[in-house]
Amino acid sequence: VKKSITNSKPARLTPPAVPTVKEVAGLAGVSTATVSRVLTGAAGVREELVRRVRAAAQKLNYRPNSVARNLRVRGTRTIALVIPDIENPFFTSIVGGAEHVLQAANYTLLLANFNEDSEREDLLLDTLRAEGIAGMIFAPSANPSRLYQELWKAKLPMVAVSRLPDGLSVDLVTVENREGSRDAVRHLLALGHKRIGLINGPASLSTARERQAGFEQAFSEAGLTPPKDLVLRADFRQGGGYRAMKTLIGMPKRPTAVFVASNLMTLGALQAIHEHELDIPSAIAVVGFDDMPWATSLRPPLTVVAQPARELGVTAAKLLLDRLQEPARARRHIILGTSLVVRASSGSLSPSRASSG
Amino acid sequence: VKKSITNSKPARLTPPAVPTVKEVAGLAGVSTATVSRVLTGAAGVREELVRRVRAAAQKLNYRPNSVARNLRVRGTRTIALVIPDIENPFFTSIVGGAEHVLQAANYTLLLANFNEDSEREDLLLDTLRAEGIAGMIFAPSANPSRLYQELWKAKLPMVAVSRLPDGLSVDLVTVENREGSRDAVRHLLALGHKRIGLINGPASLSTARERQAGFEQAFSEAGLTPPKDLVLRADFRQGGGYRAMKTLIGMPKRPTAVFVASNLMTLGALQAIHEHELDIPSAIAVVGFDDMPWATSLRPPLTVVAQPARELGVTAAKLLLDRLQEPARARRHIILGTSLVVRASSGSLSPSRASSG
DNA sequence: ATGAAAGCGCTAACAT
DNA sequence: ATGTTAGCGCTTTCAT
Repeated sequence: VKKSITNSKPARLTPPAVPTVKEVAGLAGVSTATVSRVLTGAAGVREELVRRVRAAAQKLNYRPNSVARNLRVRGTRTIALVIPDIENPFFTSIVGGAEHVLQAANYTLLLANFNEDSEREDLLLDTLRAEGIAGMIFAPSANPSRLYQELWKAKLPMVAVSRLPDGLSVDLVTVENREGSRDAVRHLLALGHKRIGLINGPASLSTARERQAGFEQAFSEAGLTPPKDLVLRADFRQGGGYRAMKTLIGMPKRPTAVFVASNLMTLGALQAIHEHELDIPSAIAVVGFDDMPWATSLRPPLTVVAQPARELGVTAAKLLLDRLQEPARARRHIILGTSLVVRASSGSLSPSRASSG
Repeated sequence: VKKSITNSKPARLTPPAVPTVKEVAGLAGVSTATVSRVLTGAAGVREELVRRVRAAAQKLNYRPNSVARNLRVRGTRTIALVIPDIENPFFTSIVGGAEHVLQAANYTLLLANFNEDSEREDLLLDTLRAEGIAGMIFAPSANPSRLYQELWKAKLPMVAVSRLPDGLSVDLVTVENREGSRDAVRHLLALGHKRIGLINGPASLSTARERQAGFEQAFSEAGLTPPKDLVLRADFRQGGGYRAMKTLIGMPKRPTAVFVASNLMTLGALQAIHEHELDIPSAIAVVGFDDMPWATSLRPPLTVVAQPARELGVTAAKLLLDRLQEPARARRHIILGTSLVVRASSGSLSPSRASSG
């Protein structure tokens, strides 16, 4: 398409201008105020006018400009959801759950992913602040940006999810990390394992600290000393789990079982185990954290501590909705349960040899 | 279907008093126009005033209100990314890639997930239209909403990703679905398989049609007739793959190999195979589509047609950025390559019994 | 080079 | 019950 500049007016070079309240009002023969009243559902407009306005809006295919509206009413219906890693299915499950609730309440979800990078997290929060969001759900990084503090002081309704935000008394939803881990290790101890490894995330994350506490608790309860030398830290990602597992395998007295405290790290650990052609569970028993779609597709199927990821998102969204409605209400911390899902990788139910216990 | 125009009240009517240009201007002793000039980086402001404005802004911790700005300049820096399923890692990889490029270009990404639900897709697009987005990247549903048409007619810059949008001549980035599938089936044929099953997605999706074409092409090239009876359709989800695999396994003359044309369906298929305690690859060889984090954690590791998901997002974002800058430029369709990644599940490299072909 | 003033499209006070 | 009008906070002519 060639665009030439001439003096003659082109038939229609100007794209169809988007209709505004003014045009709708004109067509309906009413004032813009009445149009606004009808469209926002305000009471007290004559039936006849309501009909005319509706018809005019329909005819013009009119949609209110929400930017203008937001400016006027000084507020948006946008909720930001700040997550550390969009490529981690655990977090997308949270997103899915939150989205479900928020959409039903007619909020728009603005997803902000900082990729476990504190610098990006800072930038993101800065943008969010300018964007005029109505509220925020967030899973903070290990070193949470001080901007959370600022937003909180500015009275932005916010709820933290999954991870405890250091020094921020906001609404909160987490899971029973300690209990879940304790159950996993109890299970392994009950199967006769003594040398149990732990592949955990960074201690700066509350989830990692709690899972470690559970690990240790199970040993203590059994009258045993937790094997400090078998506790490894990685970065909650696949590569970290892989390397940690390699280290565990290379030990002179290698553990007979391992508890891997996150979904992606478990994938890495399995890869390392397969590379060394170690049989699961006879050479090494494995329990993971977080029940993922692939858990039952693995061979053997993976024993895991299941956490209700989607429910975490749903609950966070509900907490936020409540706070939005009643800003002064008391703060709440909701803790969702975890459950040990025993499959074959821990050795109790080897499907190929269904020997009775 | 009746469509009523939304009329919800904004969540926050009284935001905490936040500084405005006026206050900055007052503190700096200049006009609001000058403040705006300095902050938007317009040329021709005395060095001295620039300093004063900057200092005042800093002191007040001022951030321009982007809602007001967007209204004034009649445009936003928000790009919508519309995807069918946020819990599918393939799509989140696309998101990750697009996000990377868009953030660098100082755009905000608005993620819209319609959960493979056409009705939700409609609603989403309607909202997006009111939101005044600058552009859109989308992977349409099987029956793409007619609202795409409308947005396109309204000259919204948009690029489709992964799936061909029916009857919409927008910029486009896809992968070599046919070639990839052909290579996968060629590989299985070369290994001596004759009865090869195909578990595919719905024919309404271009990706599924192309993958089927590749499947058939490989047979034709080998002088064979494609086994129509072994071609099953599911919904691209895990449950669909599971059920389809069950059907395949239950056949009187069960296939000796199966090509599963999507990531989640492959997970389902594997689950069915494990339940029947069939050995991979000796009882049934498996090739999947899309290289996922778990592929190397499976036992045996999964042979797949790898597609560059992240790159798909990156490319889509670049296409959009280009079009944003030059709306009249020629339309482009970029096709990214796929590659067959041979691992043990197809039988060529069984790690436990490295028998020669 | 800077300021005054006019809106962007909408809703809410205030009139009538 | 409806219309008139005044901004929301910002950018951008248009003057000077």
